[in-house]
Amino acid sequence: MDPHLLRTFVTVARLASFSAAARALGYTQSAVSQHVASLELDLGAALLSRRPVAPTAAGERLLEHAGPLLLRLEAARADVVRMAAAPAPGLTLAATPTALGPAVLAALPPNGVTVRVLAREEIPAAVATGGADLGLVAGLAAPSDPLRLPDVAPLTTHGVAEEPVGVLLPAGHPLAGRRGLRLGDLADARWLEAPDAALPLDQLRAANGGGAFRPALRYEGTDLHTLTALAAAGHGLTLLPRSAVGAVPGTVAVPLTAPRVVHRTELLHGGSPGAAAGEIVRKLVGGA
Amino acid sequence: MDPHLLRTFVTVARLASFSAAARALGYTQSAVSQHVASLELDLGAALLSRRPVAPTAAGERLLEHAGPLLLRLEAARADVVRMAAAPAPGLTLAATPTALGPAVLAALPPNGVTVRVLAREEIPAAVATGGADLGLVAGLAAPSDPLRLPDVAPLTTHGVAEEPVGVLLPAGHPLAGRRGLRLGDLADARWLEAPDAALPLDQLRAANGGGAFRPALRYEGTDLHTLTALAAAGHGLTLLPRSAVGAVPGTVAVPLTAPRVVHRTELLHGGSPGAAAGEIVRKLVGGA
DNA sequence: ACGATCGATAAGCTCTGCTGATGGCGATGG
DNA sequence: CCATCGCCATCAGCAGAGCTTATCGATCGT
Repeated sequence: MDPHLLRTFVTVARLASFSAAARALGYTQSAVSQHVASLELDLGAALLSRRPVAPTAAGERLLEHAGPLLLRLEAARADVVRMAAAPAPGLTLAATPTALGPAVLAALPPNGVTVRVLAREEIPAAVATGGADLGLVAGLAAPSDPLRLPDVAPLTTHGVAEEPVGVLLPAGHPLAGRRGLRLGDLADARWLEAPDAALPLDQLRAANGGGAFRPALRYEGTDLHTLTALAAAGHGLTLLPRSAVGAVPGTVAVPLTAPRVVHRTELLHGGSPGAAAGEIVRKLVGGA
Repeated sequence: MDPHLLRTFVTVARLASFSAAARALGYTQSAVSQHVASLELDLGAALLSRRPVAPTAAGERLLEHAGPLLLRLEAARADVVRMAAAPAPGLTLAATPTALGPAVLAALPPNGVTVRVLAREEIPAAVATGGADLGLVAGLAAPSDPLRLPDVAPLTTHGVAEEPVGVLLPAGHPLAGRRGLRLGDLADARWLEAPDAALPLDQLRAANGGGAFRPALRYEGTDLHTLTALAAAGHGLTLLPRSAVGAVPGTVAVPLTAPRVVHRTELLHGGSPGAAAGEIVRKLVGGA
């Protein structure tokens, strides 16, 4: 189970071709063929069906393992190398769009910071591999409960903010006049599916304990402004933290009253944040 | 970052000796020395201080990564190999002691089952590496909340049982007459620290939001009978599911009224449970 | 002060793991 | 229906990775 073999295996599976994988990895086709053969011999099972090239059941299973495994390996490597190398000058922060609330923005130093907006699942990977010094992930959770994050490496997490959530409705919506809304009442409404910008709909289903939450329009960007514009235009509802739905023209934000969930933001960092990163951690987390 | 090198590195660090690690791994001392040197060259940092042999800061960090990494690798390997190999006849179940509640016991087939009681953290590893077909982990959680388990591999979890928890008190205890108890009122009592048999005390601290929960006696076994005997003898309190504290002579079980937590049992299994395992999963999980 | 032990280093050998060439097989097109 | 092309498997050959044996300097205990 040499990681090299694993890497060529996943490349072959992804490209569905031995030759293409060889080109991509800088090997000859022969070497790739031997890699896969050696893996199959080692595991005692066929991993790929040839002609056309497609993973077998065992191969599919190995693929599920291989991704996280290689990611963790890279993370471990990057983490240790980073300790030894000279600390890079700037400070990079990876965050989901709604994680950049007022509390976070106030804690940032005046200069030298790079902010990188990424999809939810990419944040732990970025922090673990050193692509970012700090990560900020937002999600829906019961009050004071931690978020569930994939653990690619031993990272430290701290809750930094909890905000009530509101439903963003176009101004003319029948429910726009309400004082509060229950999530269950909205299960059959049309929703915006914006997994990288807002909260993914399956988090809503989980919080509500089921429900349809039909996606009416899928938005794959990370831009909140576009998302609110889509909501204003009536393409669907979306759930956002209160601080983000303050004054969006053409919309009304109605607080969510049930279930009792909050928009929780968590800060994550590796074992030894640099000086600048440590400063921010202290500011955001407080005395903890 | 060859896993072999990683393995020798952790062995050297564990044994604090190059020569001893060489003996343990079946290499010569020279080979071990070269392994470590090659790792250090690759990562560009000293990992071990020699004479005496102890990990450096970077080495400590690498050690944190190495354990889960090697475990995951072994899990991946075992998982794929298992798919190909002939299914073993029996069925092995790994469980924490309190996870074997009445609901679980009723679902077991009459014969061919091996039950193995393990510490909490070992269960996911056992299931992932094929040491067990199914795992049962019990822990404290808010009602209907999932437990937090370490993810060594892509495993599937299902909640199978939730029970109220009770505090086990010796018969003569001042609080033994109460109808219910609040966890906060017991923070300063003497507790049994039995991480492998009952719930670890830090879970109590987490559930209570702090508190001392001083360990008076530490019990490292997994035997519930011994644990209840210790509790009866007044060596400390312990928290157990109601079904486990029914009629322990010399003790009184008082329900816990606050915070609202339950003793939750979760079933976990790999991607493709065998026929017998699948049967149990269906019985325990129901229609889900 | 001396012997024992430990880790680093050098030299040599073996076998892994790569390349380049060739062959079988299936798909495509005239 | 056959020629051609592209794909993957296999073979032979070679460079180097990786192990062992041998030896040295340093450290510790007696």
